[in-house]
Amino acid sequence: MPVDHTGPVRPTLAAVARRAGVSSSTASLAFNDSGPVAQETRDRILAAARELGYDGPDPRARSLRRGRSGIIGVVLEESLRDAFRDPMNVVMLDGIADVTGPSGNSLLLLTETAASGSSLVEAPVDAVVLFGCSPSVDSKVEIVQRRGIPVVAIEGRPLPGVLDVGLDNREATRALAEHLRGLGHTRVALVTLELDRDRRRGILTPSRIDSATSFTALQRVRGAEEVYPDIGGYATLGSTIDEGRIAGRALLADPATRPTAVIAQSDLLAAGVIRAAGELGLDVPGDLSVVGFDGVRIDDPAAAGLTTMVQPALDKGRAAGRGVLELLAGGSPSSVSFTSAFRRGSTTAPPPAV
Amino acid sequence: MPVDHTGPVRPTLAAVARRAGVSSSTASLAFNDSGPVAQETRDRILAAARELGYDGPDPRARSLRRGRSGIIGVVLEESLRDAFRDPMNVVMLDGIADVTGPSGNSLLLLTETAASGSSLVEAPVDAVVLFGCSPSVDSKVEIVQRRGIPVVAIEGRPLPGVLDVGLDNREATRALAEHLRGLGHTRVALVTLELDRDRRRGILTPSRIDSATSFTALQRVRGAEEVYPDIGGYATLGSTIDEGRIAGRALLADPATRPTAVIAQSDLLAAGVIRAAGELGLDVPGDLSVVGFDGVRIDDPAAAGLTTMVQPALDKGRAAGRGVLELLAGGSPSSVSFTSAFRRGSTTAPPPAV
DNA sequence: GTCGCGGATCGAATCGATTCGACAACGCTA
DNA sequence: TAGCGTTGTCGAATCGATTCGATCCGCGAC
Repeated sequence: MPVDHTGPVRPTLAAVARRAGVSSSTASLAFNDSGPVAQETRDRILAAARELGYDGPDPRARSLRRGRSGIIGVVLEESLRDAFRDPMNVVMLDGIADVTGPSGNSLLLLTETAASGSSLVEAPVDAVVLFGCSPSVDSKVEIVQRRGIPVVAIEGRPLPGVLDVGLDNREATRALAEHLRGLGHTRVALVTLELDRDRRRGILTPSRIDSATSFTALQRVRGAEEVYPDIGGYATLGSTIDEGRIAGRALLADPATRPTAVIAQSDLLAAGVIRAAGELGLDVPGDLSVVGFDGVRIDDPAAAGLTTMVQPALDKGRAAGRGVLELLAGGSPSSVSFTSAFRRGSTTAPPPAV
Repeated sequence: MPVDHTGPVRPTLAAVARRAGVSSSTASLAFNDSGPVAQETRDRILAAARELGYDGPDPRARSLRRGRSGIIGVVLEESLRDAFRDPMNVVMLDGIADVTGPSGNSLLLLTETAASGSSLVEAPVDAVVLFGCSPSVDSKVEIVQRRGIPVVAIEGRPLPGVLDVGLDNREATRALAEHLRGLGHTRVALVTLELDRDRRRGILTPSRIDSATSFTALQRVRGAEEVYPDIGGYATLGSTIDEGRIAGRALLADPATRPTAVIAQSDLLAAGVIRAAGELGLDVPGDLSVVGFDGVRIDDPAAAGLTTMVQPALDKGRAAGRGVLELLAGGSPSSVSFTSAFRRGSTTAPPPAV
């Protein structure tokens, strides 16, 4: 007989049933109140459970039998710290939880690092939501899909079989660019999100753009190019104020090549650019116009009145959540795409007189 | 024969074994590379798996058999949005992930709302980490513990059987108060975190304090009282800049009763108070000294040079993660307590001359 | 030549529930 | 009173793997 190291054995449903003098099938029915069970019997079973200290069926066994775990995986790109630094992600996550929470599902945080790469495959998830998917997930997605696990991607490259929750990134950026053109700007620079996994920071080159693997960032570049075909700029490593500041310093340092306007691909980046401008003694919008993207509330007065495209982050999250639920219910929802709204702030103005 | 609605059936380990001409036990060994398996056999099994499109064992079945799911539950107090608004939580979460990720565990987000209350009980978690536990979880914790699931609490009220990761909240606040006393302040007010679940915002009264159920907030109040026994103040609904601003407006509005210094229980609250002061035309630290708590980087220049107690948030998270792992390994780690470090910033000065 | 040992494999029990089909008891209608 | 639909309960199969003990085989040691 094996020695029990784990203290008193947790009672099982079978034990409860035995004590109540019923079969375990009946006990199961009582706990799930599915199927008809006489009130008296139910009471007896519940009493037996209380006496034995049984607190309901084991989730593991239940999920094996049912084929459902009640868990939805959320795949974030990076470390949690980076992911949560951007309010966008947090708000979208909240939107997902808004929808999936009440249905009794909870969210499992998965990151894309090598170590936990396996966890995406080994996690008992019923469905997966991808945040801005990068190429590295493609293969994993395939495996997950082959398992019959539904996949929803937020602003990912459209992939067969993946429900897409999209945004008018290209159009929206074009609108921003047109706003700047309308003001008279001709020397405009981009500050992009992370373009690829190679993780280099630096001046934006055509080849760099062509090799970009981040769908969202690329679409936003394309939108800007529709108005400013030869637009250059700076590629950052992600949506943070610090990255924006670094990019801003690089772009604004030399008065000779300095742009009169910057299109930042996120509000956080824009806030960073504005800081950099301030540090260099430049006035926004007097010397430099700056536009952002996202329309999130940033706790930084410098970015208070940012001209930006407001995207419905919460709704995007909710849509993703609804998509997951529909897919789990066996439906086949169609992809949705959201549109952003232009918000004129106080960070854009005509270029300075020469 | 039941009709299959789910398309091609996912192959099982048994199917793979059959195709490879081995028993399923051997196949299992091959996939877990536990036990001795001849190289040739292993290859044959893997080949069979590939042909059948088998991607490894089903996590649900595995976790039933093993009694482990590889999932650690993280219980946050509120909606995700609120929880992640405070950088402290994010950093601590990151610290946990730092430690638990490499061990192949992932984090399941659980909130305390009524709806998901059940999920804490129904989730297949191997362990649970509580963030600043409130009284409402006590009963749930009991159930979870009875299941033999280890519980780690970050700054919770010490509970039997719960591994505590604490902070010197009382001492640290006393240090801040002494700093203010040293500067000559006599009229000092508190701006507290959420004191209880009743969710009222308002002037701090002795009875309000006595009925507080938030352990951390209460300890910080006690620390301040050691220096200023009759200290009053304002109780907020949580650690946000907005709440701080509301509290600040309430405390600073009337010049007659205005304190010369405010002890805010978090940096976010402090930032809010500073904003409120600015809006009222008060100079910090000229007219008003403000101290915070946490020492997190806040993207708000107003709070840039905050005088505060810096707490090792990342280390706290890591300690919680390590605690979880040790408990899972059958060890019995002892509670840890971290200490905060005083950081003198530029938001404190002697009180204004009368 | 036999014994013993370690490597490779297999059979069968097990994890803890859910669920389908069968069945008994009961009240009701024709 | 025979037939029938309900209600309540049970037995047994099933979900898909892990793991313990047993078996078989080949090889080196004595």
